[in-house]
Amino acid sequence: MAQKKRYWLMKSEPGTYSIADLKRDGTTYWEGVRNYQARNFMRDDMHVGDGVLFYHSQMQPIGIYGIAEVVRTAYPDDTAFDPTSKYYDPKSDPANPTWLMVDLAYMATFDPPITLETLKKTPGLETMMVIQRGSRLSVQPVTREVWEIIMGLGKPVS
DNA sequence: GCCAACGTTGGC
DNA sequence: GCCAACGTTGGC
Repeated sequence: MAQKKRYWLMKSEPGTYSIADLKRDGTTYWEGVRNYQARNFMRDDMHVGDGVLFYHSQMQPIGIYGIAEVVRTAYPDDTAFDPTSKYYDPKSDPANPTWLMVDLAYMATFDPPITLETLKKTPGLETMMVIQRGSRLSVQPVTREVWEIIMGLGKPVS
């Protein structure tokens, strides 16, 4: 039986990795998560086929720029073992890796993006983590209801 | 550029 | 185990 599809919001700074980069690459590995709660979501709850809202912080306008899909479940993030990587973590033991990543595939782009401002004023989205002040979690679960409301707010173009 | 919110670290 | 100090995130 197929795993029930879940939904996520994943944040990136466009200067680090943008929706355009994902469109160009087709698939990518989501390295660099260095927060335990975010890691636990990826490790415990993320499955192949899950939907991902691709969110950009640190740009104008802030918001959801596209959709991706999980294509590989969590596996060790080897950038943690690379001293030259900005994600290097000397405390992570290669024999028992602390940090994990997943692979994502490009699905679509929202043009225009669905802005944070729009999310904040759309009924039904009040519980979204990303609109709460001080919400820094880079991997957040999203309910199916929220996902469907957001799909109705923009036109995903591949 | 500022600064509030948050997670992590480390002294005790 | 507590909690102050610190570094980072991210909206403004």
